[in-house]
Amino acid sequence: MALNEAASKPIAVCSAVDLVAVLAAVTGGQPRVMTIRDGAALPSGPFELDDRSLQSGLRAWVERQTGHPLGYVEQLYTFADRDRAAEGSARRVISISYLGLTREESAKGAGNAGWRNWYDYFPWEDRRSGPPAFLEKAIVSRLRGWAKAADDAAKRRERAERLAISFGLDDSPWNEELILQRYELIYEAGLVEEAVRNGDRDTPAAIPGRPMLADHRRILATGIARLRAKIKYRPVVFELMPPTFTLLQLQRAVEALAGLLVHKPNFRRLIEQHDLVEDTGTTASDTPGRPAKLYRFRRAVLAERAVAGTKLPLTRS
Amino acid sequence: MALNEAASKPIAVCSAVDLVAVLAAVTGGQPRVMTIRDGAALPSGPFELDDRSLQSGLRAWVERQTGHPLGYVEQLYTFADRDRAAEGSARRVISISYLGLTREESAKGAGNAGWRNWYDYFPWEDRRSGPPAFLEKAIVSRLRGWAKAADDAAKRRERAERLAISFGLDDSPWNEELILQRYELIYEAGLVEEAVRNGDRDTPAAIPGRPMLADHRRILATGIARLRAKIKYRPVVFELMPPTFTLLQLQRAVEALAGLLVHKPNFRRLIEQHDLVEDTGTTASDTPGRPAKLYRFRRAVLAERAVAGTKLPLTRS
DNA sequence: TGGCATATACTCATAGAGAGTATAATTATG
DNA sequence: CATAATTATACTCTCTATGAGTATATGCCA
Repeated sequence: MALNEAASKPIAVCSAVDLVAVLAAVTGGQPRVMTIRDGAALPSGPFELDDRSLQSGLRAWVERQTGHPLGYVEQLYTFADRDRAAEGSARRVISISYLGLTREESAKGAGNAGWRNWYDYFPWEDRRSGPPAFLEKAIVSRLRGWAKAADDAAKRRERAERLAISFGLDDSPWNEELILQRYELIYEAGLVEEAVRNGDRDTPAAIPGRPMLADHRRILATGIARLRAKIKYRPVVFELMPPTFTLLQLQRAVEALAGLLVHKPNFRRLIEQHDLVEDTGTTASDTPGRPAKLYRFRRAVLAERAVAGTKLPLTRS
Repeated sequence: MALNEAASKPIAVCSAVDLVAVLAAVTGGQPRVMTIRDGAALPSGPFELDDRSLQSGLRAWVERQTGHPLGYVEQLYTFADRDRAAEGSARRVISISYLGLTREESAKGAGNAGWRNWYDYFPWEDRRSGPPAFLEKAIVSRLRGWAKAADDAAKRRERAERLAISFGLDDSPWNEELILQRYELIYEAGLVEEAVRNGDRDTPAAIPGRPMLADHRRILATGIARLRAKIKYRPVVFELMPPTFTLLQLQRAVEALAGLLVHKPNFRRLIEQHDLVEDTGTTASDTPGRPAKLYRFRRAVLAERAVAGTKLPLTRS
């Protein structure tokens, strides 16, 4: 790495650049992600020089694939660590990843492309019916062992602390946004197949959760983390909803993304007091129980409230 | 862009990859950014294949340059739009940008590298003494003209709305985080030298604010925006502070970053009730007025509160 | 000694979030 | 047909955080 002032024009060092998409949807109260290769990889491909921009190319591709406009795209992260490169490749690949939100509906999933429940890859992240039964035995206890196995005391303490914070042990609360930290911990401890295949150690029994090729599962974790954070301060859930929906459907979508249950009365109050939706006048008929009003997203809020608000105690005038 | 499932190993399409750093500090109540080429560019250089990771290389480089550990590094964005490429180059360059926080102190700024007040590049972003005098005449009125000059009515409305939101006109409040949107607007309107040089139109008098080479000013705006957002929910200001400081110095640093004044009593209450600092027992002597207590950052908060909190109305148990 | 400048400590009102309860309108079931 | 089950919707109560402003302490300097 140079970063020196002499060379402003980059020397012709050349890297392969790969685009990777985390494409999310919610269907039937379950979070879904678009995959290829029978669920073993995220959609990806080489970055070609004739695209106008990274985003526009991704958008076009997704719209072709799903037959549906891609409501929201944002760049996630650019990965280039050599120690996480695709299996055995000497060459370094730079992966620029994107998060896209859409609806599953008309998914024409050509070939073996298709939507998967993303908790297939991270079963421990779904706590809608409480912490999964296998969590303590299959994951936490083994991570505790890994933490204790560190060389020196300082490292042991550090690992134990990371473990407690990531998984909400001791007094820490569970924080659904820390999905990437949890995955990294499990990876470092050598408990996922990806780490094993990369030769970090002999094969211990991998923990529950489907692996992916290369570092795609890490990229997926990054995307889920971003989405879980974003639903809290930006009205992005609506990109995943059908044109009209009931408040319970909306709540179920949020719960699917967060992997947690929310308090119904307070959730409704939140939605209403922020004026995020408007009544359509119709009611849903095919649901059990009392029929619910159908709402639609008030798209005007996107313009009105360009971004959340301040947390700084500003002065007037 | 392919993203197709057949090609998972990227074809050997090759791009030049460039690293760019937005390195920030606060000195004497002013926000500073590390530059090279007499302030015309951000530190940058080709990405070399032997770095262990992008971040580690950046970190090493900065520590060599400033003689100071780099407290905080995060990836900003990866730029690759062809229409913003370096002047006249046919070749596409991918720029991976990073935000780093440090202290200016022992800046050994070799050669013509050095720290600059970042408001040299964005004078309209400093509102600590109110909106700058030139804002209305040199910027806003010209942007209004640009908005009115659009082809069709829809586009005119859209431009007027973007203008109002970005610059806090009409009823919108000023939002200091929208620095990138403001720069993009000015750029699109052809009012910055960078846009002029790229040949968008004949040279109108550029507005106040120093230009930079290529798209470095855009990258700087991205960095400032990220920092302005982050100080609100993460204790990152402290990376910019000396080991001990008074609460007023801390406040001045926040104000320098945000370009806005904060309410002193409430600011202190915020810091105290979040337990962000601890008393050192000493007081500052060289300041005017009543001597203030010196505090230090309670680094433990980094571990305790890994991340802010929830905005979702969760259910118990 | 009397400003002047800063530090530090309170007060008061209000908005928002957490938690829980009560009632209404359907369909399914015995 | 009555009743249970299920979902919808409307309130209540409490507490904390935030916005805004005021009052008092402690130094230096002319």
